[in-house]
Amino acid sequence: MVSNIDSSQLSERSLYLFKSLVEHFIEDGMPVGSRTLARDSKLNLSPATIRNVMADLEDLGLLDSPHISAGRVPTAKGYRLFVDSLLSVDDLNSTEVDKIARELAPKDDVPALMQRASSMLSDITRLAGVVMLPRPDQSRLRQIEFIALSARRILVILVVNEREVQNRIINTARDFSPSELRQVSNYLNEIFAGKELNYVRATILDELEKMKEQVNQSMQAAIEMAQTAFDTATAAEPDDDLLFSGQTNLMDAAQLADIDKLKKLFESFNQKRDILHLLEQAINASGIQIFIGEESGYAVLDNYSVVTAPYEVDGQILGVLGVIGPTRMHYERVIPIVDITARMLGCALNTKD
Amino acid sequence: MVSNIDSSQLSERSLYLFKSLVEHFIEDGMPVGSRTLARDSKLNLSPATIRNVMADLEDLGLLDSPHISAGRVPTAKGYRLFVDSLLSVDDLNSTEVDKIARELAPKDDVPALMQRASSMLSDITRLAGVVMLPRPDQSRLRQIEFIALSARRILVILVVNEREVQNRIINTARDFSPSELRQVSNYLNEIFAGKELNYVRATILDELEKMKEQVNQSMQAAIEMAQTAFDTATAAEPDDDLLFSGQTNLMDAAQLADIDKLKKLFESFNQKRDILHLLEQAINASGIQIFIGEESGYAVLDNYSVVTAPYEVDGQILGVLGVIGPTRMHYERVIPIVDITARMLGCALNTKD
DNA sequence: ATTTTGCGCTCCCCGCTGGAGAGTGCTAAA
DNA sequence: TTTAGCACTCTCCAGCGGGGAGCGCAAAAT
Repeated sequence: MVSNIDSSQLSERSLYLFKSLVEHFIEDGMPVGSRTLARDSKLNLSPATIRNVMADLEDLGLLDSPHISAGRVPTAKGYRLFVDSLLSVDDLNSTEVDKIARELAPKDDVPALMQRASSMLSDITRLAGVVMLPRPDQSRLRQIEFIALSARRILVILVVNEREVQNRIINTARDFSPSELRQVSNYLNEIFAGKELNYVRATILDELEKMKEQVNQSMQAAIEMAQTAFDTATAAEPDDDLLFSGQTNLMDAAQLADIDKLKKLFESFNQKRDILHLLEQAINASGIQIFIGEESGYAVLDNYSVVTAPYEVDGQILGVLGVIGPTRMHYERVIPIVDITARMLGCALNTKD
Repeated sequence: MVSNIDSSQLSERSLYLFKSLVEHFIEDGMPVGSRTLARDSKLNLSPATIRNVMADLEDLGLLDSPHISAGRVPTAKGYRLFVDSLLSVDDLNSTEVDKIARELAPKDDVPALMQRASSMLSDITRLAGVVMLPRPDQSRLRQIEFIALSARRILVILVVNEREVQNRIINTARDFSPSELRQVSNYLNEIFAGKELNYVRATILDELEKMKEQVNQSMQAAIEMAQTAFDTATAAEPDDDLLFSGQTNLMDAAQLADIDKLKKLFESFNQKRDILHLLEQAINASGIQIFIGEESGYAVLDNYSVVTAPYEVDGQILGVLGVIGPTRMHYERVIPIVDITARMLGCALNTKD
């Protein structure tokens, strides 16, 4: 990345004008000219003076003009300065806070809660919302159970993290009696309850080896069954970890030229890969994270910004949520909304009973 | 609906020309003029003659002209005639059949199978695919189990229709011992296994009344618990019954004017309501069903057509799948694809073990 | 030294024009 | 019944010109 601009490198006046320009552009999306800025800013300066300032700002890479006689537009670098040093964040409308709080009241269904969080984000911001589900490798096994469906088909149930349930059906090589199943599940629960899923998957082989020595021959098959059960059950569902909503909000301002970019963006939502990578970056840096336009490194996100915040329970980061919209978004509104939604989601997940 | 045209009402020549016109328009999306048609059709007719025919077809409401000197375009009524009487359906490319067969090989996870079917449809047709999941009221309960998570939280597991699993967590008023839970589930399995979920929900109250008389007092609370369990578990998840995919395919040809319509269409995909109603109509009429443009009765589907087919197991219709695209789609290709996908999905669901 | 004024210049946008092309409907002839 | 001829309509595009917004630069003003 090219060197970013520090606000101390610029005169107060330049910063003030730059801020007005960005705000103005965010408001109505048209390149802002010196005349407009002269009229709107409280400083009593002539357009010519402002032109000089703008020329300097353009030299610094903060502004750009679509063509020679067309006002200025902030660059990604410009937005970066704006967001980092000039932004005054809104206080949230209490109606909105209430709405979030109400929607994210703890209910018993974690996936639904996540879905609501995502819809919430997109509804309030009128942009696209995204929620990254808790990483499975941070999940702790709480309980494992087997249910015989028929002769050789067994339903495996994994309860993780208080409220989440996963099931898989596996086909087995031979029949198992209910008591055998109970024996296996008891044993697994005893040694693995409370452990992280990843740890379980990693060490289950060793543990099962030990077990084999202790038990009779007929159990050996059962043990192997349990192993495959666990393997398939913890093989992370790789495409079920991002929840989007409100994508259509992004179609509002789209012009014919944008539509192809928008299509690519939607496709990357479907494939999830790029967005997932981006959110994984965000998960480590705690606190609000803002990716502006091309600086995210993903071509599809050109002209789009992503505002994220991790959500946590007991200081433990579980995942990330955020909002995706045009670089020209109302950051001062979006940021606090993302922030508070993340915190409320954390609370909702925290409530134990 | 205005009276449809029967192919017998028209001369063979008119039909032939009409068919060429529609095919031509489907191919390149431009209004078709008399000259083009004269050149392309095998009949050696002058443009003037063809103009006369076209004027007649326009009077019948089969064609329309965007403006006075701009060739003709099929109306919804025109597509209807085309699809019903003139269409010669393609034989499917065997590579494609193979692909469908491979992707829809029976696996153990029903929701994933459905998802693949939907992706399949959109991939091959390059349009949007949709699959309606089996209606819960046609599901039969196979097995019900309870697992105690903690003192007052119980995980309810419902196995329905061979492979599907639903779980709910409920909070109870008092503690239950594992043996109590086992007793309740044994009883429920005994009387309800194999019954339709709807029937179960409807009669569970009566049955539980009877049960109360037979068992001791401490079980009564357990019974009530079971009842709420079943109530919440069978309360159909109303927004989890349609699977879309490939929506972005619809953005390909979209022009500036279309984009607003497209946004509305996408929104109706998200709300699911309208599409759901439409597919519910399709579920009764067995066989391929085609809704063309405005004739579906839903404003959002103006200029879009929906091609559906029900999928069934043992002659029992489980659900519907289909494709959504512009009225100007390659019906001769789409129809057999939808048809065969529905049949293969039926097969995949049929395989019991 | 900074700010302003003045001026020439660039570029977009909009409306107008005019010609080419595609297509139509109508009428009269084949 | 079909075709040829013809006048007409409408779109599309390119070219032109004026108005407007905006810029940069240089000289004047503060």
